[in-house]
Amino acid sequence: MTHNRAIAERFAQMADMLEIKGESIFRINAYRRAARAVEGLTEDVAALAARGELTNIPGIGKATAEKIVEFLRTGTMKAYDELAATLPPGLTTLMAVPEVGPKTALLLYEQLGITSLDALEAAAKAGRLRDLPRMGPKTEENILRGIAMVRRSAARRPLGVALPVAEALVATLRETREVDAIEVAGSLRRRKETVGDIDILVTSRSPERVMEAFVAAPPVAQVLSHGPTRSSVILDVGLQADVRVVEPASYGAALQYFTGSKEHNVALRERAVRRGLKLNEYGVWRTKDDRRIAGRDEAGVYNAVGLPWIPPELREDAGELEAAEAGRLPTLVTVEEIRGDLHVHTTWSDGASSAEAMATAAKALGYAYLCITDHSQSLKVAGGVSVEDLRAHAAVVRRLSDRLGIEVLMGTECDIGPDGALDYPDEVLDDLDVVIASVHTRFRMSRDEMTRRIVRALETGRVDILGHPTGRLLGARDPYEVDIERIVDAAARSGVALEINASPERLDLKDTDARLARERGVRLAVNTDAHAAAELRHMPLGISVARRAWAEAADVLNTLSPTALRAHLRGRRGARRRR
DNA sequence: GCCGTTTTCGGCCCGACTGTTTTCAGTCG
Repeated sequence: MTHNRAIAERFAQMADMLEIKGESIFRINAYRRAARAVEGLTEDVAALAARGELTNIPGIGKATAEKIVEFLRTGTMKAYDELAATLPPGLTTLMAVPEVGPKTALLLYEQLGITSLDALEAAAKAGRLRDLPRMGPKTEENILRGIAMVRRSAARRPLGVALPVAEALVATLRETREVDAIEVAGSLRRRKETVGDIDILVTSRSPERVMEAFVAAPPVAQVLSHGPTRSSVILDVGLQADVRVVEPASYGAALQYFTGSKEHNVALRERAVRRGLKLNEYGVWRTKDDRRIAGRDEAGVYNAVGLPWIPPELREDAGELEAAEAGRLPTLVTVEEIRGDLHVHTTWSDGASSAEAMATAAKALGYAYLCITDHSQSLKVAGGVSVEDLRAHAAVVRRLSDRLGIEVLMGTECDIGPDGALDYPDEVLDDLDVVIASVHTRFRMSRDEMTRRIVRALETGRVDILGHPTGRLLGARDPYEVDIERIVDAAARSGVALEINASPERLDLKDTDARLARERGVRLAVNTDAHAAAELRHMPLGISVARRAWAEAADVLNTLSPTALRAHLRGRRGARRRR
């Protein structure tokens, strides 16, 4: 997938540059669409190019396909370079500031020679923007605020931070009793791994009351706008939150509209137009007589354009409309279908709760099983367990099952050494129910070395699950360099499940990689990696990722019943012994 | 620049808000 990003980035940049130059909006949108198409691919664009299938990708035509081929062959894109040469470098970065679009960016450059955020900030602070046409003190202030927001790490927050904040806000609003229907919309409803703001949609007979309750809610740090049907605030965690009140007759259409994604909505509206319909946030209308035929509920909106309701997690214009049309939408896995957690830590390594406390908490969640997987011997910083202690713990664990009425399995989160070797002898691993293998050291290997290291571990035949496969920490540590396609293929060959680690800091694998794995027949395991009993509750975050990867229950290892899971694990060990 | 069961030419999603105007351009979602 190495080229996809670079090519998508160039197309997106070209769109911005063409927009500044006042090109046709349709040509600009074509580049934007091409950028998204390449970015959203689940395989390396080079493979598609080699098969001559580039123009099969919706949004890629003759011209963009040629540019892709050129880039793959030469590492450059002449059209991009020539276009960039006609504009001062840095100009497109101004467009990242809210309220600065192509027209304003060009104006800022032509009138004041501004091509960087720093220069823009200096000019705004000096009051030099207000004299430009169509600008005043208000705009200047907004631009300064916008620059601050851009600098605040693009202001996106991990799903695990935003979701509880949004849920608390919804609970607060519900208490006003003026609220009829209320739901979170936006990227949060689609469960994207990070969200830029919180969108909440409400129907109410007294909208003003709802708005007053909203702007006065405890987590509100600053009120940006406060109108009768719409208000925006900044919350103490730095996230923006918007609440909109709509008529009940439009609630479904508004929910659909504000859930997005933008790309999904554009595709859906194009579909509506082809059917002689018009779709907006108020409903679905027949073009010929302007009569509304749907809008009250979301399913009705989709039905009106001839589709079944599409789960929010799939709404990325990544094939879901075609699948819906063909009646092949997946039945997405739900958290209720999860029968147990296969990756948790205890006080035996770096966890905060005992094995018994973890098992008790797992039982309270309704799980049928829990697997204890403390760190292996060489990971001293996390209290790695010696072989001797591991055997003693196993004996304790086996007695827990009978006593607590939940099946407690014994496993390990076994370190993968720099050379790909596992951190316990084979016979020790063979005595465990579940072996998770993970990388915790030496992150900065070359891409090829890291890939071979992990593939080698998978090929030992003693690994059941590859833990947090890319090692990323959301907003804190980038994934290590690794060729995820080769890992997926190795996992497919050796029957290893790839983990979706539900820890709010990780969400690793990410959605698109998990989808790739699933499409190649690799099973996913959704685990919390809980280091305390309360963290077992992170499971829904991991399920969100699985759903965004189009996973059904059958794709997820820990939806298996205890019997089926045991049979699966025994089968793997049996195959090994027969070799 | 892309695309096609109305089309290989002529379309391409749509409305609200803001700040600046004095009727609307620009931006956003």
